[in-house]
Amino acid sequence: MSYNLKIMRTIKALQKFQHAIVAVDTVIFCVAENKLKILLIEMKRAPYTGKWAIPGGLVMPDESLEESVVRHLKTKTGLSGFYFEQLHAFGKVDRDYRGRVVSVAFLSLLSSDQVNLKTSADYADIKWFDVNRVPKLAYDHKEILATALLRLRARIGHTNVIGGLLPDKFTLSELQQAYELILGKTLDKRNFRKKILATKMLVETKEKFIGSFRPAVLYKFKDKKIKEVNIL
Amino acid sequence: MSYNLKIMRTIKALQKFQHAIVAVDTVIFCVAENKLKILLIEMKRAPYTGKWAIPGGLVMPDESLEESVVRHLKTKTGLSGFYFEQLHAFGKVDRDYRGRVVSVAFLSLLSSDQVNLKTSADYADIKWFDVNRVPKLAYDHKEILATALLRLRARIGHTNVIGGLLPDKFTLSELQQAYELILGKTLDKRNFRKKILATKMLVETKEKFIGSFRPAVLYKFKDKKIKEVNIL
DNA sequence: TCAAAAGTGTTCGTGCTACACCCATGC
DNA sequence: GCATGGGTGTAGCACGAACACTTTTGA
Repeated sequence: MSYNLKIMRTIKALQKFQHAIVAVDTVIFCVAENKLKILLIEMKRAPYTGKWAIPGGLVMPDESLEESVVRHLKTKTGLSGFYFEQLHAFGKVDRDYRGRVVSVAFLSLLSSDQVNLKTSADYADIKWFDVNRVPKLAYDHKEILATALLRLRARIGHTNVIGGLLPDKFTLSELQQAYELILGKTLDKRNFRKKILATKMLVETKEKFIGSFRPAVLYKFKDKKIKEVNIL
Repeated sequence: MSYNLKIMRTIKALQKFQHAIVAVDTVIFCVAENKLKILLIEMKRAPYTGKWAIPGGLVMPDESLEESVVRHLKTKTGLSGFYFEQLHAFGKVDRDYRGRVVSVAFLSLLSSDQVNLKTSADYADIKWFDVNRVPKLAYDHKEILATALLRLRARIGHTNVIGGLLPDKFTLSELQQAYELILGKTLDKRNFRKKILATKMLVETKEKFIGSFRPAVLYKFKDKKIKEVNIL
């Protein structure tokens, strides 16, 4: 596979034309094992061999930014059908050693039941990391991750995006745990339940989650569409 | 001047390399004559002759996105020293007839005492338009403007960005008027003053604005830096 | 019967909304 | 002295924060 080589040749060629080209990168969050996690890939080719990075790639002329996100994630991670939204464009001159690439970063939320990673020949490895324990990242991906975390924290207070992190049906305790992991602080159970139910975003199902202890009512989101709601 | 011709040739050449290139566009708002206004330029060259557009241009490989914004606005409008922040990247495939260009849009606020427009040989005209009466716009600039307006409305409720729209010293009535123009609704004078003063963003100066009627206390922003504050 | 998580209300303080009149000045 | 915008306070209500015990189940 000479995909990376091809990219490097392309970028070199572009230098002649004196213009920046576009890539997309997607910060993918997931809640699992009581942790907020992010998906990273380990790169194979020089000059980034062994470095971890947020998955992404160059944008082709016949695809929109969103189509490019879908294509890269499908081919590099095997994932599809997830929610994502645009985060920010990163355009420092030296952010990629190989040439002038402006990256439009996206923020994506995945429920743990959607996780079904495929490995790719182009990458050494692909893994979930606790957001509090990420390895050294390539390019300016540390900055992108920091921006994504800030955005995520702000968004869950004003929209129903958090639905993307949960399975179809979930208990209020699971939902509260997701909020607590993202916000990095504990919330009062009674106040949380009052506020969440007051938003009318959720509907009670007839089912219950049967664990070792008292069964919990399962809820689902009334509407999968992302909308503005005052929550916290 | 063969600048546009050069761009078209560049874009054509880039098609061969199968990658998208980057531009920046800046939506510049200003309050004047009791209206919220936006700066537009009238284009000269085909295929957009006579169309109005948001000012911007391609990003060079040796400049960051922000540096590119500054350069384009300096050369195209003569403006400098203003506040701006990133808005959104627009990347539909057909947004520019000439080729595949992804535009990173910025939002800028200008105080009327900063306005000192220069005309440029590359453009037919440059003018301020009432945001409620903009002409047909080129590219996808109608969508960019709509996004900028939504963002502006959201931002003035949570940050002190509105300072960018006002002169150094201003009366509370001027500030309230700016809010009303942006939000498109009237606000209660007593409640507005209470809330604004409660944020501690402003400091009273010793000066007064002397008009035909009762003099008004002039205020200024305590801090020019943009920060998060709950306002409305 | 014990361990573990589910579920439930009230009090208090803060902040938002609605609303009307007097003040200082120039003409 | 009058026209014009500048400037001020209060009462009622809704919402957020703090806080502890009972219930249900499996082992």
